[in-house]
Amino acid sequence: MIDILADLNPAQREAVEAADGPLLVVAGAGSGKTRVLTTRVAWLLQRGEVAPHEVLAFTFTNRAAREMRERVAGLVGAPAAPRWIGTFHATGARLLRRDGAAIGVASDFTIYDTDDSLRVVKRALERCQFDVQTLQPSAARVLISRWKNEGIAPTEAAGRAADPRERRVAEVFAVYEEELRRGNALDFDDLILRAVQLLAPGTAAQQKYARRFRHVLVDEFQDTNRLQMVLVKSLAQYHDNVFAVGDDDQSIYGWRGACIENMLEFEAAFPGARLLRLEQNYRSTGNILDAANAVIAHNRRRRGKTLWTAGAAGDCLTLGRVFDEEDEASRVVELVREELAAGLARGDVTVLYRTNAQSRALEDALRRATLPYQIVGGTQFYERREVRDLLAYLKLIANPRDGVAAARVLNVPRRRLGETTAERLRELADREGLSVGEAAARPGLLESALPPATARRARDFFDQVAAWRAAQADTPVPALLERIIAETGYRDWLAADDPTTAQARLENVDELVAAAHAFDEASQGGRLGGFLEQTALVADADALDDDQGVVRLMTIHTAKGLEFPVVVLAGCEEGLLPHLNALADDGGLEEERRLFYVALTRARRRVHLLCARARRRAGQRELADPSRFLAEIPAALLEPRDEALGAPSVAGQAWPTWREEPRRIRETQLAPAGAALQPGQLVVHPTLGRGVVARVEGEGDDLMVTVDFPEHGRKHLLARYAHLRPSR
DNA sequence: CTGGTCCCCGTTTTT
DNA sequence: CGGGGACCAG
Repeated sequence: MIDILADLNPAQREAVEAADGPLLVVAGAGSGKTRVLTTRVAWLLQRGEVAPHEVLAFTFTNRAAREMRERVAGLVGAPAAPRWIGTFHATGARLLRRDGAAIGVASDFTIYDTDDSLRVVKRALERCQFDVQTLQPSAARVLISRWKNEGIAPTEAAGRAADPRERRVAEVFAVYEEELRRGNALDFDDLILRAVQLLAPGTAAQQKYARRFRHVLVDEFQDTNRLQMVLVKSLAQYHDNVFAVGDDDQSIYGWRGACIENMLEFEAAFPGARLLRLEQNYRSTGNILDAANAVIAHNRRRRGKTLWTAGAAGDCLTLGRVFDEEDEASRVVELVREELAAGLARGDVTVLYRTNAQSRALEDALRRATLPYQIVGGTQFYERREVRDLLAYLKLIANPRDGVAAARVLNVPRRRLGETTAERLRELADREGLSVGEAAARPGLLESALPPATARRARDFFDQVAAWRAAQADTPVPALLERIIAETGYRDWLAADDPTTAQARLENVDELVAAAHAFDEASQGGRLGGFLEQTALVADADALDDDQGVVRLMTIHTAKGLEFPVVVLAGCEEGLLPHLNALADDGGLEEERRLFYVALTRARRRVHLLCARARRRAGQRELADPSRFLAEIPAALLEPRDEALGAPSVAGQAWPTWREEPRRIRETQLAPAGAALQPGQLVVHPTLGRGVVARVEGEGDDLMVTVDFPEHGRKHLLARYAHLRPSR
């Protein structure tokens, strides 16, 4: 038997060997959190007092679940590894498939993702006859989701509504729930909410599972929400063995309902709970840690801890100020080349950013430089139209009541069953209190509601689906998928529909077929339901290529839990990081700061920070100030050092001068938004050309400049938008 | 019912 | 700049 405790430090060891009872491990970034968690599981099993099926572990992503499963298997052997390791959503789905009948959830329910759910909201809005213009479907969906996460039922929602708009959403909520029920579907929130209902105190299911799971472990505890906490409590009700690991400084999912109080008030939730801290960091250099510590110290709502390392201080963090996002992208290419020259591999460099939209400029530059790269996450594979179409066919086969799937493929490929027909079918179904699929299955019903020729086409469609359904039991998933593609002529349709995108879309179809084959092999002939479950709950971030050969690009959110030798953090600007939309409340700012902290602490050896003076947003070029977080990094840790950042400069003040020799900046340098502008000054405007400043009025954002252009006459320009540069 | 055009929208992060 | 929806003509 291997000594699983051999390489642990005292704090880690204490956590692993902790006695029964609730325990919160506050584990800083890079402190060996995953290691502690996996070793704890192995230790429990190795002592022989706990059987594999008595252990339940929650992770944040499927990737983390897989990793944990593999690592535990490595320690105790595959047969002895627990099977109940998964995300909250996957575990909720699993519990509901098994025992959902007790609360009226059929075992073959469909999972609606955010997009499906939005379609149902739109439909509900229509049924309530609310104007989509005044009540945005997406806003309604967010509110409904929030209510569900607070455990508020549709009947209670009206009472909770803060204004008339919310009262209308409450009405939509009720219809939405009815649509889900009729479609035999659960949305993401339901996977937790219904599991909580299933395991309510005193129920048979709670007796069963809370007794069985003698140990409940939770990873990334700082990002659990209220409902997930309730689920954990239900499951731990009997044995009271909750082993939670998290880092309040890395809580970055508040917008999704993550409740940092779960962590800050752990002892109140679990009386008698113990608390342990892991503060020794094994990942990053001293300088990176010092920078991260200094930044995060500005947050108020935290438990407080300080990471340290026994390792070397390492290199300074670098800061590059660039002209715009294109310049930034070229600088990223240069940085990659420099790292390659320093002996690192392409796969050692990861570029992080705040928003997915930032990836475009970076991709363009990397492609031009012929540097292979991979986007992790982003527009996800399973969100592509063609993939969703084909999955909708499979979903409709697995669950005839799935209304979203039926609506999606009714006329894809085109079979002359357009919106009018779809609407008639929905009306018919509503009248009968059935789903569209059920209504179509009733003899003669289609024919009663549609013109004869249309009814015939609709009948053909539903017959075709029924035939696939009949074949499903003894057709492997990949064969079924191929059959659908062939019999619908899907590939031809794709090619004809839009030749410019055909190739990429066909490749996606192939990739989906490949995924079906992979599933078939991995599950040894698994059922359709299993494949759909996987596609519904597996995110692209889970499919992080272990291929070390390419530069990787991802959002900071996606990077959570990962580590890389070199991190390039792009877009360190006010308005972007911290993001403008997050600044409304100060909790938002703290979460943005945690994002910055997460980004820094992903790096093992080096961090390169980039910030642009101007950035295109919604097609408009806008000036940007350096992120305030940059100024929170001690200057001694930054290279170059004389780039005094101070407080973000206000438009109208001089831009700081930079030692760094700008490459394109010199030619295209923005006018110091005002400072250098004075009557008589020669300036150049991007489109108006050369001119002479006649007058300067106002200040800050309102700084107005009057310029005489020889060819265009006198113009009044707002300095912050005019992009004037001084001319010699 | 389809295919085209136009316009408007908004662009944070994801299980 | 980009996609998605609304609107209109065949």
